[in-house]
Amino acid sequence: MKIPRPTVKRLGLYYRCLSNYREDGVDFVSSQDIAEKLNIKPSQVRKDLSYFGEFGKRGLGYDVKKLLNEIAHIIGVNKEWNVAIVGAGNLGSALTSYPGLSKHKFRVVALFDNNQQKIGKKVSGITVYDISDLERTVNELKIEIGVIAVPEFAAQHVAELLEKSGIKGIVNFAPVRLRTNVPVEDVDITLSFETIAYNVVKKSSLDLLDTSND
Amino acid sequence: MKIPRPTVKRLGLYYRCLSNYREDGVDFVSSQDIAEKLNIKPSQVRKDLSYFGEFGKRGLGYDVKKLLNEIAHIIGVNKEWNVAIVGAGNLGSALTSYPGLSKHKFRVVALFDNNQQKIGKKVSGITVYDISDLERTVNELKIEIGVIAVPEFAAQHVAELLEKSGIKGIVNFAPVRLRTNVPVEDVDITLSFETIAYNVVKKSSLDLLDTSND
DNA sequence: TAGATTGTTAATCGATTAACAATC
DNA sequence: TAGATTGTTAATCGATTAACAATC
Repeated sequence: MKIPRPTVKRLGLYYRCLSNYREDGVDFVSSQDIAEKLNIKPSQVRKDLSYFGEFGKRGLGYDVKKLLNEIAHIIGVNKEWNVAIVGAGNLGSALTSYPGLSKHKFRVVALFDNNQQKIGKKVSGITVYDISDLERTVNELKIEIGVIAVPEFAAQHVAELLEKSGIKGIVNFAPVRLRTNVPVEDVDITLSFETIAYNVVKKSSLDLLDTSND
Repeated sequence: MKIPRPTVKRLGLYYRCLSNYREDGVDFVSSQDIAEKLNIKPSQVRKDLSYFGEFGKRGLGYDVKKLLNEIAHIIGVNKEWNVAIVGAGNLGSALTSYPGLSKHKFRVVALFDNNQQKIGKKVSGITVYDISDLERTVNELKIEIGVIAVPEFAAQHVAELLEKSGIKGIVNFAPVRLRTNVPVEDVDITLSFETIAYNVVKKSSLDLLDTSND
């Protein structure tokens, strides 16, 4: 079955939401509960889950631990993922010690760079390898996810190196649309700033109109 | 008129695409040209632009510089934006020197933290202020955009401080849905990793099916 | 059983795309 | 003028939501 893209994105949100419930010691939640936390409709939650199975109990809701486990399986965070970051600059270094990753089964096990000054050094306990060792290291350390944290002009080239090395998926922080045969997820920081700028401008022009109230 | 959310996101992509064309010395482009670079349909490009005006010449296409200027006005990057980053940890520090921001009219002018060890120090030339000085500094430095780069548990609190200080928009890197009255744009790094994990798992199960070819 | 909440269908809403007259 | 490409309409596609029978 074809799963809508927005549904996939929300799966991660459900996972996080349920993790919070579990930490709070909550045993059962309704689609209503989840929806309120996430600012969406309860029927959205039920529909999304229904693509993958029947996880709830009518009249009762969802068993938090059970559903958490189901979703972990669906999005693949029931196992650990080994991650390589290409680009040991500020962003790459920050990601290496980013708590949100280690907390959620993503282990950064290698950094890569082409700067001889950096190669062999450690960043937050992780070795910086020469980019030319990519293929060998990816195999040795069983790395499945690659992160692109290099400047724009190098991104496509790095993507191709990653693909050749046998990586299975890419998280791309460079502001370019990559051409690859492996799945890519873009984290477009500049675009987010531009979007917020647009919304700020729009809001202030609306606020001006508001006072005239027509 | 109500502009579709996806259109707003693409505006930033058009802006970037046209910047590249300008750098390459290209004077005119068609919706076809833009669409190819971005992997979308030409009619999508024309429809998106049509929400804001008639910027093209029939039979010729779009004047790169002129359209670039129009889009800059629409998304608000015709002027400089002063940005404050809350949280002088690894991520906050990395963003301070992120070239993608300074390049696109976003100037990080202040960092905030509550760690006395960090306050008063400089990170990439930017002073770290005490979070209790937020309101005063936002006014003095005319800061309009706030960035949340603090741990999850502190994010909602910081969002409220930012709002109270008079900030106009927030870019949020913490994995929480914020409740505010100002526009928020989420950059959800963990969610991107979860999405790529899902896609990798899905792809490898499809690949398995592929060989049997039924 | 009565009350609650699921899973699913069908209706609605919104975004994408094809098609084409307008026009450079 | 002939060729090309826009701006816009209408058709299509896809995602969200309301509604409700099923059932815990």
